[in-house]
Amino acid sequence: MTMTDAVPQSPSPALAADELPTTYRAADVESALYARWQAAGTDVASVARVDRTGGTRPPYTIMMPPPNVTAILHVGHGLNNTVQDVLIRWRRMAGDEVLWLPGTDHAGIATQNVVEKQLAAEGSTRQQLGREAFVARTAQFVETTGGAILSQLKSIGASADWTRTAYTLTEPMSAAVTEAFVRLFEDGLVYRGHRVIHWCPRCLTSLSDEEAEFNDTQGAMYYIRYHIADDASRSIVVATTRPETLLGDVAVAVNPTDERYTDLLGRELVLPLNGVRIPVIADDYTDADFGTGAVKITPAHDPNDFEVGTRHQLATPVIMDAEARLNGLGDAVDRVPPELRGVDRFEARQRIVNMLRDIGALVKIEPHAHSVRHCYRCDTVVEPRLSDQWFVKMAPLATPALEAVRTGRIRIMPERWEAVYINWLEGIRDWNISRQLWWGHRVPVYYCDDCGTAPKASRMPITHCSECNAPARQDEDVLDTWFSSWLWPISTLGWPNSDSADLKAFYPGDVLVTAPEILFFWVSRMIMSGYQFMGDAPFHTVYLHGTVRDMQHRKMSKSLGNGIDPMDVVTLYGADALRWTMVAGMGLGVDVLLDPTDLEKSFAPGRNFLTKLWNIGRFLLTKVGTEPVQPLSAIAPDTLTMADRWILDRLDVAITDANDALGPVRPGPSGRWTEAERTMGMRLDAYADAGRRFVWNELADWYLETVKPRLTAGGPDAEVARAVLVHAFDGALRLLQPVLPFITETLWAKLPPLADGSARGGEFLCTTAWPEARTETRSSAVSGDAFELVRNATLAIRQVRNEYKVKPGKVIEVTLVPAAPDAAAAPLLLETIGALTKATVSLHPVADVPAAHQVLAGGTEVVIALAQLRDELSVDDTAKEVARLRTEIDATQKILDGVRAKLGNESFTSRAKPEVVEGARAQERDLAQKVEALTRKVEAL
RNA sequence: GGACGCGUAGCUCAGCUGGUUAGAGCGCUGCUUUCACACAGCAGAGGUCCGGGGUUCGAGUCCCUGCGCGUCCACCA
Repeated sequence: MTMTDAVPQSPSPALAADELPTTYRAADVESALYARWQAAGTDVASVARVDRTGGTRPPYTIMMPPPNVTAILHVGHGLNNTVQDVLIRWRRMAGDEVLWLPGTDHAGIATQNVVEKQLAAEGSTRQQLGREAFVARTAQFVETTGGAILSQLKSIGASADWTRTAYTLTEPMSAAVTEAFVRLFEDGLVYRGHRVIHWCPRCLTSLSDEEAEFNDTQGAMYYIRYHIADDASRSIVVATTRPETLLGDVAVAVNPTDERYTDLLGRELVLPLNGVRIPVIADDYTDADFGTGAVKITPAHDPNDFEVGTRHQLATPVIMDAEARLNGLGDAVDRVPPELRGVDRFEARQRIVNMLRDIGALVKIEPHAHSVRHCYRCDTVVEPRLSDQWFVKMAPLATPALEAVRTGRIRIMPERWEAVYINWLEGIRDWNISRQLWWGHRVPVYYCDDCGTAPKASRMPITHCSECNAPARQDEDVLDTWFSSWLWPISTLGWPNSDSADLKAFYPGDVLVTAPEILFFWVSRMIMSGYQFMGDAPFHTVYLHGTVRDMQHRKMSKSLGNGIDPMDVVTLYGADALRWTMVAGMGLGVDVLLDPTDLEKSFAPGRNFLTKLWNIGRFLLTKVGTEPVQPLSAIAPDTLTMADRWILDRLDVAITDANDALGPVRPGPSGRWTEAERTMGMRLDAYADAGRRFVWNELADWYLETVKPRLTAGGPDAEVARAVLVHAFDGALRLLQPVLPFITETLWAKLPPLADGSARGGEFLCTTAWPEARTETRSSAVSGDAFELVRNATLAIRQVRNEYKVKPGKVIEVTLVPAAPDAAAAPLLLETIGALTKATVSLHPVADVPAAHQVLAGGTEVVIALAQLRDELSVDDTAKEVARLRTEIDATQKILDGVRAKLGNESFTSRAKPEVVEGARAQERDLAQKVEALTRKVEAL
C-alpha cells in the first residue's frame, strides 16, 4: 500500500496526525508512485505536441548516454542520470515537450571480455565455439542480464521515455551504422590503412588512439651497443626502453646534424643476437640531445619508427605475433633466434637483456619514467602492431565541429573544456574503427578472392561477386563500439529514415550530460556525425559533470572496493535523498566526494532535508486540514498580513533564484549562444539551494511559526492564512519536484482542494506547471519588508535570552521603541514577536532601569529590563552590560567610519554604480542611528 | 614538454561583470526533548580569502611572481 493510497479522500476537517508517520519512509512510496507515473504516461514524448511538427510546445531533448548493456548501476551513473532527470523534469513542468531517450550500448570489447571470461571458466574459448555460436551466446547473455541497469535507473526516479528505449545492436540501429559507414566509404572518408596501430594482445584487437590510455610507468632505459660490420673497433650505442624489439630493427637513425655520427652514415651495423645487418641513416626525427642521439628503428613495432621506415623505404619485419610473443612472421622468421621463439614479450625482454649482457653488448641500464599505453578495457600494455585497418578521415569532419563551438552553436560547460575540445579537434588524427572482435557491427565491406576486384561497401549483404559471380566474402572485423555511439543522437530517432517523425520533431536536441572522460570518445564525434549526416549539431549544450570520488579523492571503482551502491542508498534513505545529496553537493564540473564507509554521514544532507520537508508537510497539512482552501487569486490583497506578504515575496525570490540558477534554456533566435550566455545557468546546486532556503529557512523557520495562532483563531484571517500557506507550500513543492520527485509528489497529493473547484493543474505534480514569480508590484499598506523588523527583533531578543541564560519557558517583558512607529502593524507585530520569543512585547517606554538593549537596523530599539533576567541584580550586571554596549559601539563606529570615508571619497561617489552608492548611504544612516541610540543607552546606565 | 584549472571556516565547496560587516552544507561548543521535525530548534565559536609584489578611491574578485595540488594533451626513442 502506498502512502497516497493510505490517505482517504474523506471530508474530515483535519488530517489525523497519525496518518503521516514522523519520518518519511521512501520505501513505502517510491516504487508504487513510479508505477503510477508510468501508467499515466507522464514521461512519454509526443511528436504531435512539438511545435516543429504541428504542435505548440518547444521540444527539449536529452539523449541518455547509454550505459553498457551488462553494466550494474554505480553511483556515477546515478549522478549522471540525476542531473539529466532534474533538467528533464524542470522542462516538463515548464511546458516543453520533453524527450529523454534512454538505452544501452552493446559495448563491444567489454561485453565480449565478460563472455570470454565465462567461457574460460568453462574451459572453453571463443575460437573453439566459433563465431556464430559465440555471437549467439553473447546475445543470449545480454538478453538475460542486460537491461538490469535500466530498471535500476527507474528506482532512482529517472523519468525517461521508456517506450523509446534503444539498444545499439538492434536492427534499426545496425542499419544506421551500415548506412553511415557506406556513405563515408562512398565519400572517401573511410579508407583502408596499412600502419602501426595500438594492439591489445589480450583482447586481440586493435584500439583507437583514445582507447589506448597513457599510464605513467617507471621503466628502464637500456643502452645497447651495435657494432659496425667488418670493423670491430667502431660501434654505436642506442638507447631504448624496449630492447626486445631490436630483433626487428631495420636501421639506426641519427640526426643529420649530429657530427658524432657523420662518418658512420651509410655504414652497416650488425644486430646483436641475430646478426642482421642494418644501415645507419640520417633523419630529423632523431633528437641529438636525447639518449645517445642514435635511435634503433623498428618499423613494425613503433608508430614513429614506421614513419621513419616509410621515409627511407625500409622493410617492416614483424617479430611478434598477435599474442605479443616473439615470433618472426613471414620473411622475418630468421630474425628471432630459435630459443626465443614463442616467448612472451616481457619474458623476452629479460632474456634478451641477459643475452646482451653475456656478449658484452649491454652498456648500461638507467631508470626511466615514461608513459606507456594500456588497453582501456583490460589494462594490458598495448603493443604497437603493423596491420591493415579501417580508418575514418577525421579532418573534414572536424571542421564544422570546431566551428560549432567557436561560433556558439554549441557551448561546453564548464567553459574550460572548450579549449580542450578545440585543441583536440585541431590536431585530430584519423580514427581506427575496425576491431578484431566478434561482438559488434560487422564491417559492411565485401571482397572477391577470385577476381580480386576492389572491395565494396554495401548496405545489403553481398553474396556473390558482381564481376565474376564467385562467392563474396565479408570483412571479418567489427566496428568500434563508438562507431555506433557517435550516431546515437540520430539513430535513436530513426535516422537514416529522413521521414521519421521523431527525427523531425526532436532533432536537433538540447543538452548532453556526461563526464569529461568521454569528451573525445563520444561527445566530439557525435557533433561530427550530427553535421555530417544531418547538417546540424545534435545539441546546443554539453554539460560535463564531475566524478564521484571517495574521501581520498580516489575514483570509485570495483577493484578498489571503494564504491557506493546507489541501490543501498535508495533502500536506506530513498531515491530523493540520493538525488538531493548529489545535486546539492555538486558545483559545476566539481567532483562529488562521498564516503563509502559512512553512508549515513555522506547522505545526511539528503536524508535530513527529506525529513525536514516531510515534517513541514505533516505540520502544515495537519493544521490546514482537508477543507477546500481559497486560491491565492481569490484573496483580497489588503487582507494579507505582512507575514503573508513576506513569505509570498520570498517565494518569488526563490523562484527567480531557481530560474537564474538553471539559466537560459536554449539559445535565442539566432541559434547561437552569446558570449555571456555561454557560462550562464546549469547551476543545479544553486537551484537546489534556492529551494532549500525557501522551504527550510523561510517557510518553516519563520512563516509557519507566525501563522500558527492565526489558524487556531479561526475567522476570515484564518482563511487568508490557509490560502497563503497552501500556496507557498504548493510553490515550494513545484520548485523542488525536479530534484525530489517522490516526496514532493506524495505531499502535493495531500494538499486540500481549491475552493473554486479548479484542479491545481492535473493529477500529478510532475506534469503541472513550473511556478512563476508574481509580476505585479506589491501594492499594500503593509509591505512584506516590514516583516524584517519582526525577524530582527526576534533575533535580538533571542540573543539576549541566550546571553543571560533565561530559562526557555520563562516569559519575559520586552519593550520596543520603534524608530518609525507603524500604528497599523504594531499590534500584530508585537504579538508575533512575542510568540516567537516567549515574551510579552509592548510599545510603552520604560523608566530608565538597568536593561539589555539591542538596536536594530533602522534604529528600532529593543529594551529588556535586567531585573527579570536575574534573580538578583548586581553591579556587575550593569557593568557588564555597559561594557557590552561599548564594545558594540566601537565595532559599529569602526564600520561607520569606513563607510563615511568611502562616501567622502569623490572617486567612489562619482564612479561606483548608483545603487552601490545608495546602499552605502542607507548603511551610513542605519549605522549612525545605531551608534547614537547605543551611546544614549550607555549614558543612561 | 605544451595547455588549462585549483589553492576561501576542521572537511567539501559557493562567492556573477572589483564596491554593504566574506557565505552554505557537514562537523564542533552551549542550551532545549516546547503538542511538525533531536534526521530538530535556538544561540555561538571558527577565516592573515596559499605567500610576495602590482593596478585601483577600493581586490577574495584584475595583473605579475613564488610555492603547493590537479586535469587534459604530447612520438622524445
